Amino acid sequence: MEKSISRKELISKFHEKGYKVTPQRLKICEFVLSSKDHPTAEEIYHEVIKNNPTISLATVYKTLHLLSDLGLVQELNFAENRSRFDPNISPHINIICPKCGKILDYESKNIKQLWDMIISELKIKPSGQRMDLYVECEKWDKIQS
Amino acid sequence: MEKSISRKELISKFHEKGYKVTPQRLKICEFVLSSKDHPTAEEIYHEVIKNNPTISLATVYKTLHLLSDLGLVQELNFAENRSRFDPNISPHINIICPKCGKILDYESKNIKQLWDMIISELKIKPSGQRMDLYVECEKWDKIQS
DNA sequence: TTTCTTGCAAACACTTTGCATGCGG
DNA sequence: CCGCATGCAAAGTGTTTGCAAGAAA
Repeated sequence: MEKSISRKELISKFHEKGYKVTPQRLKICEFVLSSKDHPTAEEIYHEVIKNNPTISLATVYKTLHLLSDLGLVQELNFAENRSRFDPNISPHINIICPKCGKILDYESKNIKQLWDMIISELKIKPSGQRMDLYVECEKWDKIQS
Repeated sequence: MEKSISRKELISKFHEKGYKVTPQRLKICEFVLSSKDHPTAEEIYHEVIKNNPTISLATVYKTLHLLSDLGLVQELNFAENRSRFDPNISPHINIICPKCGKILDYESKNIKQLWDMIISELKIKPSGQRMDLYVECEKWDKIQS
């Protein structure tokens, strides 16, 4: 839905915060930020190691925290007890299957508008947000996305 | 906000699902279901063991999953990577401090309205929901609750 | 009496950390 | 050349599991 950040922008974000630009970081960021999914650290690791056999899981974790710190991904935790990383940081709904754990991003004008209304009701601008809905994935085809 | 379930109702819910009624389960449920907080398993354990020195952490975990299964609590996972258990299962917002992790429940008419809109838009009634807003707790006093 | 539950300790899974080596600026 | 980043393995943390003993139905 939203264009992911360019490499140039990413690098200048790194510089702003005094982070060094390394090939490992670039590879990991590139993969996560362009993901349409909500990958786990392990999944990211297995993906990036294919073309970069020298990347370690520890570096993946460190880079993900860095991206979190930069506000470029959101760390989402579910009952499965491991973190997933979502590059979609705009207000949206995660539709989650309570049986298999699959996640679908859902966006809608109406919901966004009402959500904004709630936020203005609070008189504070939050630094982030999260909305989850539990719907069995067998019923997902009824949803018009 | 909402009255918590009575002991009698709890016991009949147990019977419905074929779960046995034990003193450990009753103590744990009683504490969790009347909690105004979002306690972790450990916190629940330390609380119930005060009056019931024979309860184990494993039983706390098993009972919490049982309550989850009965739909009486919601398991909430945050970046801290441990589960919290929320007896408030009606649609509400968890206002979370990104610094200290404190959580405040927030309910409002608009939220109920948002909920109704989501259902009509999706054409499906979700089995559960979760809404989080990240707001530093220093600003919480501006929220009218 | 049968079946489920308990408590313990060990096993697990994910994440973080300490440290020597290596690389970016 | 300085200081941060990397990779490895070990440590850490929260949660789950296997099993013998015990309690509920």
